[in-house]
Amino acid sequence: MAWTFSGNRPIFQQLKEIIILKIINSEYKTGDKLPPVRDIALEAGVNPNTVQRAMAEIEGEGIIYTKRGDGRYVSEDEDLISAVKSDCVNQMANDFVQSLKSLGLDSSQIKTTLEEILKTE
Amino acid sequence: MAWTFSGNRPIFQQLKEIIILKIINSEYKTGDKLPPVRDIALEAGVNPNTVQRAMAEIEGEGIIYTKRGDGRYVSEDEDLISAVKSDCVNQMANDFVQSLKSLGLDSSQIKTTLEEILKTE
Amino acid sequence: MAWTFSGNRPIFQQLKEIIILKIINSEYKTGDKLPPVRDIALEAGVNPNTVQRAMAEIEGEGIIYTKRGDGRYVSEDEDLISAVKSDCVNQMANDFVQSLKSLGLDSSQIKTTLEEILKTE
Amino acid sequence: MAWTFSGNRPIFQQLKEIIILKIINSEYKTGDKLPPVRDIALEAGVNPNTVQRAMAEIEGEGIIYTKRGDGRYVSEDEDLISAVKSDCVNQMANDFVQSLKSLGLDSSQIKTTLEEILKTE
DNA sequence: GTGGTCTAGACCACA
DNA sequence: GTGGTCTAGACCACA
Repeated sequence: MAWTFSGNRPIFQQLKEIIILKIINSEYKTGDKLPPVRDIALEAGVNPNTVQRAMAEIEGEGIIYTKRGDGRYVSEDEDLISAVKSDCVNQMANDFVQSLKSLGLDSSQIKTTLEEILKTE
Repeated sequence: MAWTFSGNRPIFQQLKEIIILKIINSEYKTGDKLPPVRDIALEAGVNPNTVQRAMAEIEGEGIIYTKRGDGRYVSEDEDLISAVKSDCVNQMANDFVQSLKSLGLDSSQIKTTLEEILKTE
Repeated sequence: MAWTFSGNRPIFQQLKEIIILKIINSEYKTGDKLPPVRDIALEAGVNPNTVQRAMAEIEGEGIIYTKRGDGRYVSEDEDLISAVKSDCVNQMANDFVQSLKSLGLDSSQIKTTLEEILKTE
Repeated sequence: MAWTFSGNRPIFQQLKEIIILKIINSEYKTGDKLPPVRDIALEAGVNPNTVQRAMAEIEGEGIIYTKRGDGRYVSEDEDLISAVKSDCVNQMANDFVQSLKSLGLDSSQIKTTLEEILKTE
C-alpha cells in the first residue's frame, strides 16, 4: 500500500486509516513491532508530528500499544483486531445502504447496483 | 428531509448534498423555482451566506440556474438530473466495493455482507 | 439576430448591445421608427421595464430619440452612427491588444494569433 | 502588476485574473509557494475572505493547490499552465473576431483594424 | 423581493 | 503561521 494522500482530507486521518488497514490485512501482524514514527514520516513524506497524532489515536482504539523506551506494538488480542475489521465492514455497508435509500433506491435496486459493479471489476 | 448537520463536515457541503438530494428525489421538480436563499437559511438555521455558497456550487454543476432579480430554478434538463443521480449512485457503489476490497474481502464476501445488511433493515 | 441572453451579465446591458448592433448594421435604419417597448419585451421574453432601461441608456448616447406620444426613432445623424460604430471597433481592438500584451505577447505574436483564428473561420 | 480594481466588476474575479496572470507570466513560478491569503489581502487592500474566494476558484481550475496547514503552491504541471495560457489567448482572439464580425466587418477589415492599432502603440 | 458581493471579525483544524 | 468556515450585517444591481 502506497503512502498517498487525497489532499482534501486531513493527512493524520488518512494515515490512521492506512495504518489500521495494514494491521487488519496483517501487513503488520499481531504482536509485531511497528516501524518508528520517524521512519514512517520519512517514507510517507509527512511531518513526524502528523504520524505521532495518527498513532496516538490508533492507540486510543486499543489495537496498538506503546512500550516505553522501546516502540509501538500491534496488540496481541486477535479478537480485538478482527472485531475492528468487522465493525469497519459493517459500518461501511450500513452507510452504503443508507445513502442509496436516501436517493430513493429500494433493496432490490441496491442489490442490482452492487452486482453490476462487481461484474465490471 | 430535515435540515440537520453533522458538525464534523462543512455545513455548506451538507447543504449542497441535501439540496441536490431534494432535486434528485423530485421534491424540487424540473423547472421549479427554488425557495429564496433567505428562506432556506432561516429554515435550516444557518447564515444566508452559507446557503448562498452551497447554491453557487450547485449552480456550477449545472442542475440549477439563476434568473437575475427573480430567483433560482431547477434545470429543465431532465437528462442532466438523472445523470447526476446515476453518477452519484455509481460512485457510491464503486467506493464501497473499493473500500471492502482494500480490507481484503472478495466479490462474494462483499455480496454476502450487503445481503446481511439488507435483511436486517 | 436572436434575443438570447448570457445569464451572467445584466439583461438590460445585453439588450442595449443588441439594439445598438441592429442600428449599426442598419437593421434599424436612420430615421426609422423603432418597435414599441412592449413589442420588444414580448419578442425578447423580458420585462418591459428592462427594455425601457436599455432604451433610456441608448437615448443617452444620442443615437435614438423619443417623439412624445409617438415612439422612438433612430437618429438621422448618420455621422453619429458611424462614429459610434468606429468607436466601438477601436475600443474592442485596443482592449484586445492590451489584454494579449498583458499575457506577454508582442505585436508580431498578436498578429499571428489573429491570422490563425481568421484562417479557421 | 498593481492590485487595482475597476469597480464595475466583482473584486474576487479581478483578483482571480491578476493572480492567474502572475502565474502565466511566471511571476509566480511552477512549484512556488504563493504569498499567504492575508498578505495578498493586505497588499491588495481587500478583505482576506475575498482573496480566499479568488484562490478557491483558481484552485478549482487546477493550476494551484493547497498544502494543509502550510500554504498554497503553483501546480508543477507546466503543460497545464501553458494550456491555460493558450486557452486564454484563443478565447480572447475568438471573441474579438466574433464581435467585429457581428459589427459587419469582414476578415480583411478585421486584420486592417488590428494593424492600425499595433502601429500606434 | 431576489441574488451577489464584500467587510469585519471570530474560531477552528492542521502542520 | 496557514488555510477554511461561518456569522452578522451591510449595500448593491436587477427585475
